[in-house]
Amino acid sequence: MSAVRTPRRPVSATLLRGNAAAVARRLIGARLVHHSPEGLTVGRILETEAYLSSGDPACHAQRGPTARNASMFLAGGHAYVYLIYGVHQCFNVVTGPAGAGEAVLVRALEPLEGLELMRARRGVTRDRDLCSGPGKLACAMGLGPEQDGASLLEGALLVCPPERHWRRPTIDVGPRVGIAKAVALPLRFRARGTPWCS
DNA sequence: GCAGGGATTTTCT
DNA sequence: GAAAATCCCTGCG
Repeated sequence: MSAVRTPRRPVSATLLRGNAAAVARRLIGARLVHHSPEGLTVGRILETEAYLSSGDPACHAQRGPTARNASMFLAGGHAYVYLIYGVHQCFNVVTGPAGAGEAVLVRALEPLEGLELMRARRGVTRDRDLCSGPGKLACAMGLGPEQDGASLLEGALLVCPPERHWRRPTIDVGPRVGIAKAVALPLRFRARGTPWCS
């Protein structure tokens, strides 16, 4: 095993800004880095879902800003973290532009660094269960209300490019999960052939 | 291994 | 009052 190097440089702002479906596809392979007070955790994004600002009744922004979804209307490159079912946190990458209300839900990560901290936060036995779902990865990465509205291009929480040697997998496209409206839209993106997805 | 239900906040009807 | 971008535990095969 070669030593793991913690990524330091975030992706360019343009990668996180634009049509949410395009950003959702581009995010596959990128690394999510969180320097929390408890320690460092890093995970590779392997599954995403796009939520569009128009023509998408499943999108939280569809009915305008509220106290909960306010950060979804920030410019691309910010985090939108919200509580679902009164229990779990869901982490999104806002894709902007400011005022649009468009974002990408991150659904699964491959744990790369800080696995001991992730296990402690999650309390599970199998590493496959650490980040294989939106609520799971938010817990493992220590993401909550404090990260809602935070920049992903500077600070403690960063989206960084894949390693140069990382080989891009085939990306499967399909319907989104857990929604009742606009179920058929092909806005879910998944890396093929990994054990880390939901 | 799989189906069923509970937890608990925000929002809308 | 009910559903929601979910997860986990229980009971049963």
